[in-house]
Amino acid sequence: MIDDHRHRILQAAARVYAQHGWRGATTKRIAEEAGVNEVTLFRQFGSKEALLEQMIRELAAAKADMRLPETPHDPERELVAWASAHHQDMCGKRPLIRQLMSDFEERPELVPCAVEGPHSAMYQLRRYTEQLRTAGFIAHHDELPAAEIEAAVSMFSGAVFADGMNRDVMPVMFTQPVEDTLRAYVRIFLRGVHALPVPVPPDAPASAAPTLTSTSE
Amino acid sequence: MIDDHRHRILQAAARVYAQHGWRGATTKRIAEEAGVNEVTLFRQFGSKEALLEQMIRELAAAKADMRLPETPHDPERELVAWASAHHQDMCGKRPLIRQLMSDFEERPELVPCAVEGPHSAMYQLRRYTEQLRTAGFIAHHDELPAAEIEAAVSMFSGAVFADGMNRDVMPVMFTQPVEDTLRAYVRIFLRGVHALPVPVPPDAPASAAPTLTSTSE
DNA sequence: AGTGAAAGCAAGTACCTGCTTGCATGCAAG
DNA sequence: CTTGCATGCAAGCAGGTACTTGCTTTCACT
Repeated sequence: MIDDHRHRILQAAARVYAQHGWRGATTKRIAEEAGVNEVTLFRQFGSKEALLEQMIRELAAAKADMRLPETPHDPERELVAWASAHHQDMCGKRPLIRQLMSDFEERPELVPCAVEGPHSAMYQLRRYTEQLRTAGFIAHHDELPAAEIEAAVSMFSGAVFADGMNRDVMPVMFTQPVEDTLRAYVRIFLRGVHALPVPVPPDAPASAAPTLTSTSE
Repeated sequence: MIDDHRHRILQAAARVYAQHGWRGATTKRIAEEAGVNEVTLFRQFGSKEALLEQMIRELAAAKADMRLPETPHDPERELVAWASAHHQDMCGKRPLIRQLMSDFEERPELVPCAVEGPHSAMYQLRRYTEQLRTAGFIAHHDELPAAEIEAAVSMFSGAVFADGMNRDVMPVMFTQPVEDTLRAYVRIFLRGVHALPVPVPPDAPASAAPTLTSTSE
């Protein structure tokens, strides 16, 4: 019963904050939205600041597990699925993310909590891209310097972020449907890191055509 | 003298708004920042809303002219220069842009004014990319469907946007210096639209190696 | 039936917010 | 000189803000 109330208040706070920002998220509005008395907020959380901070912390912690496979099998398909999940998740939290980013100036203490989600996503993508090489999706003679791969990774995730954040206000900028766009992003990314649609066996000579089922003729 | 005051007030409003957002940009704070009496704001602009709206409108109008050349000559160099200019401009306005984006929820009337800058940038990049084809930087047999080019354009501009907006709060995500990163973005973009480092003469056969100085052997 | 924790309710405090009013001051053009 | 005009200053207004206090109600558990 208690936790039920806390939960409802935190959810209401998230909604009000997403719409009105920190200053606009008044205790009165949050209480109304949650259907509880305003005093209850203070008895449960002590202060508006404590309430909002906990709400943001919990939201950052509750990241959906969108995982890239340990070892790549079908890079295009796997990356599209991963990017779609992230894009969709971001669209749902879009107003909240925008408010959060605008609060960085006045409340820098929110930054570490806000960026941990993107960080882990970035980390995953980096790992997956390394695996692309070890799994033979990148021919040895085609390997790029680490800095270029870094850039490709941040370009890809940056593009997904920008799409998710701006698509609603810039219909002229994003003319194609989300799925098609993300697919194209993935293809460009894979071409950017010189990845092939089919893996090369690691011991094969550079110019030999790879055979998957039989090791030698 | 009058316009001098107006100008100083508008500049002060921009600074205060960038740091505290719409609600936090109180008339008192703006007046202090501008070094004028609070009443002067109301006598000059009528209301806080009118003042902030005009300040945002003027800021959107004062876009630096960062132009891509009509016809491409050295695509990589030109695109890097263009992206750098935009990135730098965005970094200067970063806090202001973040506040503006967070205000979209409560003040949708600001949206058209805020997106006109990005729109014109996008339009330029699109045009330039078309010119890449007509100038022979993309071989005919390598032409992509329009949708793929669209995606490449929005991926590139999205990545530049994301870099400019997030680099300060996510040092782990952007490990390389800005210039190197933008150069890599440009290269990946050009590879994404199948652009070549050197133009092919439009009448050359598909598989023939292009020769620039002599037309035939 | 009785106890205690949590919730609601009404009122109040001290401060901030946008905005207005009345009046004194400075300053440039007629 | 004086007639405007822009500004500064002090005060005030009505409403909002976070937060507190004192009291009553509800309700599960014993």
